[in-house]
Amino acid sequence: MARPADLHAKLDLLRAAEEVFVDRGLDQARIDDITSRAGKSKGAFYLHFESKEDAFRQIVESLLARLAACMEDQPVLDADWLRRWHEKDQEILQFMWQNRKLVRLVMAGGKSADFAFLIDDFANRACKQLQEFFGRAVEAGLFRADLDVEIVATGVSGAYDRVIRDLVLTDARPDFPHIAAQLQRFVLGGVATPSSSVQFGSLSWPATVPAVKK
Amino acid sequence: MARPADLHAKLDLLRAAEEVFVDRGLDQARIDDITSRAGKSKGAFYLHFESKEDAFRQIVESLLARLAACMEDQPVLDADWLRRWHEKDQEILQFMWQNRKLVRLVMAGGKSADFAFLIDDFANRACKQLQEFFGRAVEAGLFRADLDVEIVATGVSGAYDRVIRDLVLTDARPDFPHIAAQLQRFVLGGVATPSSSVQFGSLSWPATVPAVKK
Amino acid sequence: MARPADLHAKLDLLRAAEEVFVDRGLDQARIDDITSRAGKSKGAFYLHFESKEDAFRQIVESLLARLAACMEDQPVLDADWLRRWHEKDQEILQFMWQNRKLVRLVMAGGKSADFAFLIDDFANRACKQLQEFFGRAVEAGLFRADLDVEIVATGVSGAYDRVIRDLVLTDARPDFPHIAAQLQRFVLGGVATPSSSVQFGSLSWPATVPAVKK
Amino acid sequence: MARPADLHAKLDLLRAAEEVFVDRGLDQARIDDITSRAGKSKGAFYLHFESKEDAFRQIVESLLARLAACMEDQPVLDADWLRRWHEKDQEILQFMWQNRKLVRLVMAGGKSADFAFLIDDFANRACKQLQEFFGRAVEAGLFRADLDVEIVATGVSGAYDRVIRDLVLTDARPDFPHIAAQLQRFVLGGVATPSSSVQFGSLSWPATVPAVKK
DNA sequence: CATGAATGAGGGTTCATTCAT
DNA sequence: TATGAATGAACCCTCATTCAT
Repeated sequence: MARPADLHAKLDLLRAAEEVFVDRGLDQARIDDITSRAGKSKGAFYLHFESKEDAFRQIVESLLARLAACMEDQPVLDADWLRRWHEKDQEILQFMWQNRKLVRLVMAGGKSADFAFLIDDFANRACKQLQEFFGRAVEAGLFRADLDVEIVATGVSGAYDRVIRDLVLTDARPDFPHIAAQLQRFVLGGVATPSSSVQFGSLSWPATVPAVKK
Repeated sequence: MARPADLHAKLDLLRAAEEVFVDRGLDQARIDDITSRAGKSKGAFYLHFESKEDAFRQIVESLLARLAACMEDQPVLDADWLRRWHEKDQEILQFMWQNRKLVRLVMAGGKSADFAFLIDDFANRACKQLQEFFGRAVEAGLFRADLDVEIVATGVSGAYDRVIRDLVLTDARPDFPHIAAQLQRFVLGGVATPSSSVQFGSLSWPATVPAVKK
Repeated sequence: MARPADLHAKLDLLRAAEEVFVDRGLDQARIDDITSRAGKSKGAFYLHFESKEDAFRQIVESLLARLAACMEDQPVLDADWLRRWHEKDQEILQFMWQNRKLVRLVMAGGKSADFAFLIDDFANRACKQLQEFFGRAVEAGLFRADLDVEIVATGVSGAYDRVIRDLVLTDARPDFPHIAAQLQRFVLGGVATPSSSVQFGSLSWPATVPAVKK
Repeated sequence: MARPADLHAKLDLLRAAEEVFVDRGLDQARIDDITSRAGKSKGAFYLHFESKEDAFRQIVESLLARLAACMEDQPVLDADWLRRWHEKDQEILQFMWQNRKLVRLVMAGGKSADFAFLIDDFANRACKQLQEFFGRAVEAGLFRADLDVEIVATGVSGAYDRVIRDLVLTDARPDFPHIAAQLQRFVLGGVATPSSSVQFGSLSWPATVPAVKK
């Protein structure tokens, strides 16, 4: 038999590559950094990957695939939808935090020019999914009829995005239920007190606010 | 004494550098690309900039300075605060859109490993400012007392961030007042209909939602 | 003004490249060998050539162009053709010897797999030209009617080829008129004495020679 | 004891190596190409050969040994020499054509810098043998006394060389007796018609042709 | 003997920066 | 000040060879 394949080799290299990519970005990462960190030879790298970009792609696609699996099922607006939304959010936040190094990397688009589309594509798909859901919620009378679904769904996905960006920066386990609840409540009811809300509404706001002219 | 020829050369180079950086990112941008686009020599580039990174820094700092000027004054919670918030938002959206190429670049962290901190720093400062404002609004009884200011302000800044990221992708002039109004109303009152909101509230939601255990 | 182009740079590099290619062949030649021999930097090489292969091509094409110029005019079968053939041969032999290093290189096909076609193509063209000339000489009754022009012209071009291969190996100036005369006489009249020739002919040779069976 | 499995493996590798060397030349041939074509492992290759060059040497030496065996016996100038020459030539042409792939390879010097000497050495030895024979033929009065044996023997070996180079390019079985006869007749009697030959001779040609001065 | 994963030196090429004019 | 040819360090990738099984 041949020298047996080091079954850990590819995993070691992926782990090391992930770290180096996170530290330095795709362009600035050197194969030498990766292989020496993995305790492997340069040749070993090319045994498992076509190129530096290939390694990066494999890492990112793996993350996005797992993430998509986490997010794929369309929410249903049944009686229990709020609770399930809440739980789903917790799951997603938890997944992100557990993969925080990688998520940081991907959220930065690999810190390279050619891979920003990865996160953009993903964010766009997530946003589209949210818009679709918002549309159904408006039709069901659950969400305001005057909602510009495109803008607000974009805003909501941005809110999640930013909170997650913060989340993945800390190594201390965050309070997922609390964060999910705050986000959910914020998205549903906004920041204002109910009385203020009512008041703002009665002012037929913001229709009377004149536009700033260019 | 400023020499006009000089300034013109530097401006040409800055403009060209901005374009190339936007197209290719910091790491992938070549000095040759910049100088040939500017119709200048490579020597000229190094007369005005210490290095490629220096040129990038100057470009970004200039944008952030102008942006900070746009955002610096602390909002006051007087009778007219909603209208002024609305107008300020329109100004910011407009500024971002007018500088959309550059904003795209900076929001991508220069597409390099070493400059992501620029946008992160800026986002953090903006977020801190927002948190501070939210705190005051809670104290004033305008915003809900149960708001976790840190989380929600982060979410709100993320919402703006994402909407702006979308904004700067289009060359067609967006409807700033509409976008600003939608955002403001969303942030203040959320997405749910008032009746739903009340209903959700009466369920003492989401306090009773059990946390997802890891 | 810019630092002025070193007008000798490309020539120095070509000369050095020629030497290194001759010594080591295309594949084994290292850019470092070439540039250090030329007293130039590696970058200088890529200032003048696309790649190692490009430099090789330029060197070879230059030689072949000059050689083709030497051989291009079709010989005319007038009263003086023998003398002009003789003189032309001397010129060609001389040209080859003067460029002996390069000719050695090209005759070895660059000692690489991908450029053998260069010399093959050239040899084929030369051979075709010779066949055409032989055909006319046969029609004019100057050459034997039983000549298989294709085979014999190939043989003749091979004879010249080999003599030239020998020629370019020596640094001592060869006796061109003598060599040209010997070749010409050999080609015209062969090696046998006239009396033998007649004798061979009378034996209706070689028609009666039985073929070796496979 | 020879182990059949072994010998088979080595033969497979030699065959594959021959093919790869023919296709790509020594430098560009990859051990992987050879072993995968042979259906063997890389390790197996190094069980049988010291190095890539060693394999190449073995292949070439085997061919040259067989070829030398074909050419070794000195021709005797007895009454039947012409017929034996003719037959010998047919044998050689046939051998070359049957080993045409390998012959192509060797004639290209392995398409590498370091093995051109192989074919050169062989050609030189063949040429020396021919010169020696020509010398004897001149002494015997069969060949012209004014023959510069060194030059003309070189030319003749070149003629054979080139014809053989053409021969090994075709996969259609050539007409060996015809080719051998054409070559022999050309070498003995040249290309010119007997009448022309006599005429050229009476002009005391080419002694009166003036040399081209450098 | 056979395997083929692992090794790592080697070299072609790029491009930020320098500097002679 | 302006130019752009020249520089050479840096780095990705290849592939001949080794060796653990």
